[in-house]
Amino acid sequence: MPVITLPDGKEKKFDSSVTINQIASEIGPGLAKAAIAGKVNGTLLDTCIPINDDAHIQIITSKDNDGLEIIRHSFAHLLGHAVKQLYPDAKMAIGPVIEDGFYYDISYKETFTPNDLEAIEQRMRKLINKDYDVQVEIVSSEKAKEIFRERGETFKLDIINKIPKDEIIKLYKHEEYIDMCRGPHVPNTRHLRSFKLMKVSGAYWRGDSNNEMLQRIYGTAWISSKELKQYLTKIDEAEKRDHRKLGKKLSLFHSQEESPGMVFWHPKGWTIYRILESYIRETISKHDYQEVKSPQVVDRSLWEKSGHWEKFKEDMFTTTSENREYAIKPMNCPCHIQIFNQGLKSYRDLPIRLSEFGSCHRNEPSGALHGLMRVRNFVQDDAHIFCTDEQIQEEVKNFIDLVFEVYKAFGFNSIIIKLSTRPKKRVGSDEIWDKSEKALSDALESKGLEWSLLPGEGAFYGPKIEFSLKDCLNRVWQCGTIQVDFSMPERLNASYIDITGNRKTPVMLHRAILGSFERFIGILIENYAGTFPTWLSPLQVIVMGITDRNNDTCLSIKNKLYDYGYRVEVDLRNEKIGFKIREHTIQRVPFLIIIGDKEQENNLLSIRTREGEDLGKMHIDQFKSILNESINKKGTKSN
RNA sequence: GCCCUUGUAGCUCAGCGGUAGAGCACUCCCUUGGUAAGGGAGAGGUCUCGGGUUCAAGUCCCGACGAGGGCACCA
Repeated sequence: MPVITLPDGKEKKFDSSVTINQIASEIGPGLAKAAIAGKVNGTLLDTCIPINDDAHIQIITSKDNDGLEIIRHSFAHLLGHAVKQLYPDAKMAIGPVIEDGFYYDISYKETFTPNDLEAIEQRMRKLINKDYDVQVEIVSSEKAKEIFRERGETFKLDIINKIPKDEIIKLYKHEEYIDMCRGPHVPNTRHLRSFKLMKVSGAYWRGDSNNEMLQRIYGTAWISSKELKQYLTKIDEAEKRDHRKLGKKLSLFHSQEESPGMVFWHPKGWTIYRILESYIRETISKHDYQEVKSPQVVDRSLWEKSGHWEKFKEDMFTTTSENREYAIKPMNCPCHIQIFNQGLKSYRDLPIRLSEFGSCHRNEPSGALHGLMRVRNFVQDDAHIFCTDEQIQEEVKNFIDLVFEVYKAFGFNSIIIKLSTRPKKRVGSDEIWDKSEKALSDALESKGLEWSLLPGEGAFYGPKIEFSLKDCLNRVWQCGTIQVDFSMPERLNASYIDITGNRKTPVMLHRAILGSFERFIGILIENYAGTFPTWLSPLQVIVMGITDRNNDTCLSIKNKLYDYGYRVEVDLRNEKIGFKIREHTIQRVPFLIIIGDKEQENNLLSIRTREGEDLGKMHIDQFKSILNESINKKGTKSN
């Protein structure tokens, strides 16, 4: 005699066990039709499974987030149904939900081509249109094994073997196709409508590179065709913003075969880089950092002492000379400790904050390289803070302020913060972990920030905070980090004299705001879609003449603006003004100055923006103030 | 590193067994034109590299290297 309580508090009594489907029907036929699953005392359940006891329930439809997840999950099964009809020998591995859709890992003797994808998608649509019911069956693990053994589904057997023996197993039957899942799933394929298969790629079984490589078919799925369309539009938009394409179009940088994973910066790209670097230099200098520069090539022995050699020797570039082996530095921290170690330090000297824009090389696996986002040679806005245990919290608080200040300058206001705590394999006593984790979380709390915990995700040498920003397409990029390290200073013999006159090992905080300049510029290119705010624009002003009678005036205006410190060029080519405007607009130059006879006579400038707005004629001083305003607001809003 | 795809003029791409193509960019000439492409002519390619098949190879096969999409990795 279950009593069912609905979300609005209403209670319904039933004589015997009841299903979500029946409850929904009682409420209304529309709801029964829309019901995808139920939430029973907070747990998702299929619509057809009987509920025997009193429960709080909620009917899940496609309007709920859970509903969309279930739909996506069921799409994976539907994909399985179609694949097995078309390729009976295929073996199905796993088919989970991911952001925006789903995938299925499949083992098959031949590789799936785009034509195969097309065929599978067609078959899926055909199956959807049958509006068939999805049947759920609960079986013992023995029974499930029998069924999958019969069907040659070796991966499913492998999965069952990893599940505790006494646990029951749910089978979902899509007509003749059987899949296994915790569920729930949609009760009928009519709930599956808007989807698209996106791509095939390789993926290791169980994510282990020692295992067989399977074929992974990715799909995206939404509750309506409108949302599907929006998603596909967003992907197109992201593609248009691809920093590699824009980098070429705007002539910012390139890379070539002879130097894979390394960047050839062109004048315009390097201008942006230099602006970023000097901005960071200036900003952190105000926060009492001291800049240093350490060697590029350092003897193997130092990397052995720091522990990096053992763990990362394959990933370092090395070089030899006169029987000595060197590593090209993959990071700056061991070198910074060498600088710290010069001369005896007192507790009165701490904290010491050493920053470096040090060029680092890491021999990343070839498959990992990606434009500016993942390179083999990069420069971090790196710094190491040497301090006492007691100073950690204060340093972290200051760093948080710094991070927010910097991100704001680029217009990034949505920051995601995560605290990663002690992993299983670690160094240092529990006491010191307690202390530093608390220092980090207290710092976050005292700032009144929202943050989430990633238990066990810290580095082996200490806990860390990671700062991710959201770009204008809502994509998340992890950039900033501050990490507590109580291992390396000891390994490399760093010490200071404490108040009692004894030697103590300082704590070292590794921290970066942008991460690497390369990657951050990549992010900026995509975020701004190449339209850099004026303070970052490689070229801020272009002066264009209408006829060559105006050339001298153009040059003198250009020289004036140059002397004022703006980045300005002149375009005196024998082209019509429309042509020049078009070119410089496409090149995203913020301000276009047009000089014809009228301007020349009246000593005025005609100003047009890259957005196509005509600011009219004005004196150079008035233009200066417009330009200054645009520059000073940095990235808070473009132009 | 692994799987798939891919590599043709400076750029974007077509050509897919029979003497290398287009648009834009570039050079020269005409044009001096007022807010997103004025006109004409010309130059430009050992078709990534190395093997093989064939009378004949950008075109088919094998390998190397690079790039793209995933996976794995990311101090």
